[in-house]
Amino acid sequence: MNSSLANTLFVLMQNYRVTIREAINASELDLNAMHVRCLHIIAATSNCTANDIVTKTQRDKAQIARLVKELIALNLINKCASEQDKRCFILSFTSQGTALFDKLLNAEQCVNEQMCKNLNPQQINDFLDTAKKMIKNMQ
Amino acid sequence: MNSSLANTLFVLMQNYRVTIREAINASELDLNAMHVRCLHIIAATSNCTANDIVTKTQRDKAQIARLVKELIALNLINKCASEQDKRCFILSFTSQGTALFDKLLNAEQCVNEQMCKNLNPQQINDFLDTAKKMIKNMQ
DNA sequence: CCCATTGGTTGATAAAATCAACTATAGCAA
DNA sequence: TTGCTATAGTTGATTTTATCAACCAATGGG
Repeated sequence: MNSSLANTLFVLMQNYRVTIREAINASELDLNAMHVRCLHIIAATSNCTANDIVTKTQRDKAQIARLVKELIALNLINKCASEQDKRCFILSFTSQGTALFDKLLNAEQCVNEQMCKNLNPQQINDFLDTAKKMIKNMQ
Repeated sequence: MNSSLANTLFVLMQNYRVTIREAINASELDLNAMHVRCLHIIAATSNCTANDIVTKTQRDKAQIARLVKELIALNLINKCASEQDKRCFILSFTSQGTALFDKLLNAEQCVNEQMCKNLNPQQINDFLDTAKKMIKNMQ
């Protein structure tokens, strides 16, 4: 039973990736999972900078720089120089970006519901709780 | 809180990947996560074929073919033609492979313990249970 | 003012994943 | 049997992701 946990995690992630990708494709958005994470972070972070995304995702800053570039090219977000610190650029949604993010939330909502059907709130909470403890344990 | 579940999954996986990689590197094995999954599947499947790995991991068969090739090159596994079906090759551990797999199980055991410290068996079971239900929901 | 640190960009490269084409065998059915 | 379709596996080409290293500009403390 040693590997059961690891394996379950892998399978769950794989399935999630596939399902969310289908959902996203279905809603004709041309984004991948990392784009999506970036959008979420931008949405949730006031005065979000590229570096915020780096620290929250723990990915290489080069990768993030490129993702941000793509999101800008897709006209989903803007970056504008920070007043306080001229090294920073603040990332924010364009109106297109906002519209798309709404669609995205919708698609995710669907996947979430699918994934959590026949689970009760208690179970989901416990699950999240345990997952978070595991994350903490590995930091 | 729509994205909390997805995000938690991502972070958990990311941390797991990093931690297991460190553990594996630490035990001087030169393998990545997919190699490891392959080894587990080979260990757990009697008369394991490449195709078994494909169906269990849901990855592209080209990817698996190459992973298998690498494991053979590393002298960890053998393939020998199946008697019943000449299209198939049966994958099995070499003695080196067995030795390494033992080390691997050990390394994983450590990560597992780290990940699960301060969680009781009940919580871990519930977690696995819920994860499996989620997987089922997405199939 | 100097220098170490931080935020960000870029080029190069490596690693992982995907697609398509192809070979050989299997197995079914006319 | 022959012919057709499906399956197992391999390979080449390409794309996508991820990582490393070098770099620039701005910051902030001594």
